[in-house]
Amino acid sequence: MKQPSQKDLHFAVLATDVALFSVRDNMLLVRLVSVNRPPYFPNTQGLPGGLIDPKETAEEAVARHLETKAGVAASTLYIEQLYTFSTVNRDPRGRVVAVAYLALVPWEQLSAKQQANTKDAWWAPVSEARKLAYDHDEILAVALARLRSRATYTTLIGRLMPKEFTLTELEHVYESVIKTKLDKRNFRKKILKLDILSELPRKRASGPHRPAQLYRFSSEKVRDIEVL
Amino acid sequence: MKQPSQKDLHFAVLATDVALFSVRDNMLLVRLVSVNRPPYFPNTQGLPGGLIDPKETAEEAVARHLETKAGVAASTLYIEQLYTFSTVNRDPRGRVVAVAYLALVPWEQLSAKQQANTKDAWWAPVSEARKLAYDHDEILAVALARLRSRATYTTLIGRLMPKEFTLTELEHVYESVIKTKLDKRNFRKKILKLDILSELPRKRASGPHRPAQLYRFSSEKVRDIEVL
DNA sequence: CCAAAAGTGTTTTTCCTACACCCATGT
DNA sequence: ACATGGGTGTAGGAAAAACACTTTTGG
Repeated sequence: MKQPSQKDLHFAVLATDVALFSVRDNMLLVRLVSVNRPPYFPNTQGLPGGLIDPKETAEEAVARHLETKAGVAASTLYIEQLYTFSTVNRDPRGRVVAVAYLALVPWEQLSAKQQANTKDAWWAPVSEARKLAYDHDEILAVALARLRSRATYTTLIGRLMPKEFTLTELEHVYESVIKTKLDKRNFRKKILKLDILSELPRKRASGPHRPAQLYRFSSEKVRDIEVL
Repeated sequence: MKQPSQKDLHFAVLATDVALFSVRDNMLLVRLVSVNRPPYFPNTQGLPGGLIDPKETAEEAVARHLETKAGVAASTLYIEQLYTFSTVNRDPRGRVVAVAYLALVPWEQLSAKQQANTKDAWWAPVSEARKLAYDHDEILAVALARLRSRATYTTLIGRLMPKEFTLTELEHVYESVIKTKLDKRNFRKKILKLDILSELPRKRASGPHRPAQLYRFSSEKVRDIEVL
């Protein structure tokens, strides 16, 4: 581990960490990577991330590290800045300030390879993502709080949905994000009144029951409109 | 201007900038400081700020710079992180990443010296704070948007109020922050129902009219409760 | 014909909005 | 007595919450 030189006095190592979420089978998942940095963090797990280069913005660094470490193409993602963590000893090896990001991706938009779990990167239910390296437990907690909060007053949830979905599927994703059971009739009335969905000219049959009407979000934009 | 060395490859200069607001005479004010950095920013103005030292958090740096450059004691302030600005060329002299903060202080809690305007630091109505150095116009715009947004669904406004105030004063501060005229009767009903104020056992007489009941915020904490 | 999820309406209660006059005081 | 800001109530409309049965399909 290197000693700080005089030159470093006003410099710090700048990094990004990303809480990347997706939803599969009504379960909220977060992308984790293996971390093996003895002696402090041998053989453990953490959020994907890495250093910010001098010639790139924090956003560009996030995209780069997601592609190389988490195996996810940034172009399909929604990314927003979360919080900057600057506690002096958050990395025991030296001063590292992390600009953390919240990212979302629809499960169906991931390739089979991206959906798969390897020993280097995998999807974990958020309820099981604990004991992370560095201060990643805290970063994840902040990311979850932000996701849950913004899901209630923006159209952020749209970035977790596939292109086409049923109202029941949308309701389930809401329920898994905000951890609350919703009333089917009231949910449908509210979400349709918001005028953010478009009815598609087809239905999906998926079992021994009535086929469900398909919808899509009218806009890709995340709007700040009261929901729920 | 210095050339980047190999050593700097993963390092950046880290700084903080602060949008510090207060309210005087129902006018929202922001603290500005003089900036004189030729050739890019000769004889202009900007938000207070400065570098983050390797041994301090961003929050500690904010407090330090507010005291030395803006002449305001950090202990009386409310400070929350706003956003991190990492555009590569936001400072033409070199790579500087800024962790920006939003800060609030009740006007009455400032000393006469802190209230005073000098050539180095002064209070300006937000409507007149334009043409700032660096990307401080953008930082100020983000800070104002955040302040206005959070004022509507948190008790943030409490950090702009003196210890004791009348409901009319509180209403005026709301109006100056969100730039909207409110209905006196509805405002009083709503704010009292929220149960965040405590009625004090005294009134304030201030002219040829009925004295006004004094209140205080029951808690110093900024809570996330629907208001307005 | 049975099981399973899709889809639909009404009533009750709560909250929001609009709006105008009397009260207590200082001069 | 008058001018000034402090203080109060109600009615109508909109939105939220609670709640159960019918429809369409596959097997």
